[in-house]
Amino acid sequence: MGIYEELQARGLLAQLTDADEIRDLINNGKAVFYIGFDPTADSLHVGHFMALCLMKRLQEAGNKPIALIGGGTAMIGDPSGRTDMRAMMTRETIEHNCECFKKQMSRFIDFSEGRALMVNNADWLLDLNYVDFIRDIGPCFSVNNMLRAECYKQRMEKGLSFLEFNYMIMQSYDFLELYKRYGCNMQFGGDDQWSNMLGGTDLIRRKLGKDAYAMTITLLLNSEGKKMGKTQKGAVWLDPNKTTPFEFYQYWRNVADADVLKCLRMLTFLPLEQIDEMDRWEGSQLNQAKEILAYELTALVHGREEAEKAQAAAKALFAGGGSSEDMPTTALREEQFADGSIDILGILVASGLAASRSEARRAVEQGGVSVNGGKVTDVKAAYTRDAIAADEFIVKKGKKSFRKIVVE
RNA sequence: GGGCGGAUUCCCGAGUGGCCAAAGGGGACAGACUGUAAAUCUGCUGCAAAUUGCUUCGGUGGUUCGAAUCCACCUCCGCCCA
Repeated sequence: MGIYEELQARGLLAQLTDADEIRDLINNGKAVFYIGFDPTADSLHVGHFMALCLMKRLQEAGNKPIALIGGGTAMIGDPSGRTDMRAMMTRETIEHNCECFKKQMSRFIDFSEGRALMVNNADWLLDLNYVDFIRDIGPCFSVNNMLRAECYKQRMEKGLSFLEFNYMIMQSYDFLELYKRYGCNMQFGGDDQWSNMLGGTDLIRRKLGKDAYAMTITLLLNSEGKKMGKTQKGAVWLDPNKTTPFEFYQYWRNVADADVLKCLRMLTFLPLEQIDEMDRWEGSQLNQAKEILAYELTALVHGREEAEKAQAAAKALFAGGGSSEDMPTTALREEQFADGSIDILGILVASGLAASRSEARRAVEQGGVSVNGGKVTDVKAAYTRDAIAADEFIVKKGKKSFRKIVVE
């Protein structure tokens, strides 16, 4: 089974410009492909993770990946899949984010000895001369066609600025540039990137008369049709400082039944035979599959050791037993105690379990807060510094949020 | 450039002088039921020293005893015309 067949079996392939040609290229290690990542935040998230995994898979199959950091395109902002314009980012923010991206990517992809490249499109986009550029590239794009593109259609109602309208052209230019510089003959990306990617293959055909290919990977949607990897608080980040390994583990531990197998196939590197085996599991047995999913992904992103810890902490909390050593912990500072004690609302807020004292109060009033297993019913309940320091002190809000409290 | 319409809380969206911290829905959170799932039902959803006080309806000023609501100017957005 070639890499193409494997990707297909995992349900990763969405749209391809030329299936036969692409199969031939990637199965025989002839592809030089790129995936673009716009540094819109200071950490990669789950969507990027899928792309990086794809990169890794293809690299292992002998193809050469180019990770393109969009330091230039981020200056414009991709309107795809958005109903509103992105807030413009400053140059400084973008540069900072680029650095963060670079660090994280190096952990997934082997960039040694030219096995992969990392480039930044700021290097060729930022110094373009406007008139030269539109005279060179402008004639290759039909506004009529661009307006028909799916990524702009959604914006026709709410408005699309000329700045964002240019995004497709920038991305297309990237592809052309990479083709010329590195012989990059293929672009991969999320399915929402399809029209932008076609812009690139078209441009290469028009400017150079050469064929280049594009392929999109399926967006990871849950059974409700929403993008996965988002929580109420925002994205599930790969940076352990933004999403702790434990939170990361819990996110996958809690996916819906209907989504486990899909996630295992699309995100993990487990052999397909093993996943097919799990496909037969039903009911509460699926919980095991969820544990495997959570463990595997946490291990991929944060390493085996962190995955073990997260699993142990989860077991300690939900199944009893296990150690509380690796639970998320909040250390209270001296000044957070008034007269040597702190009330329950204060603890909830300090630990981040509640956003405000009002919210904390509500949680207590509704019977959702417990300390060391005992339900807290009194909003005014207070704990002395010594009591917290003396013994293990675990606060739980609701079923899944909890924190170990220690004194600094 | 001209004309018209719009901006309300996490989102959608009602509210056109006091009864407005602001209907309704979605989402989130909490409870029951469960398998750390889904579905369902209930509660709850600005902040706080909490039967009270404070801040919020794009921005800044103004009218008024009182403004999300009326007036002026400004910003942003949509539609139509150029």
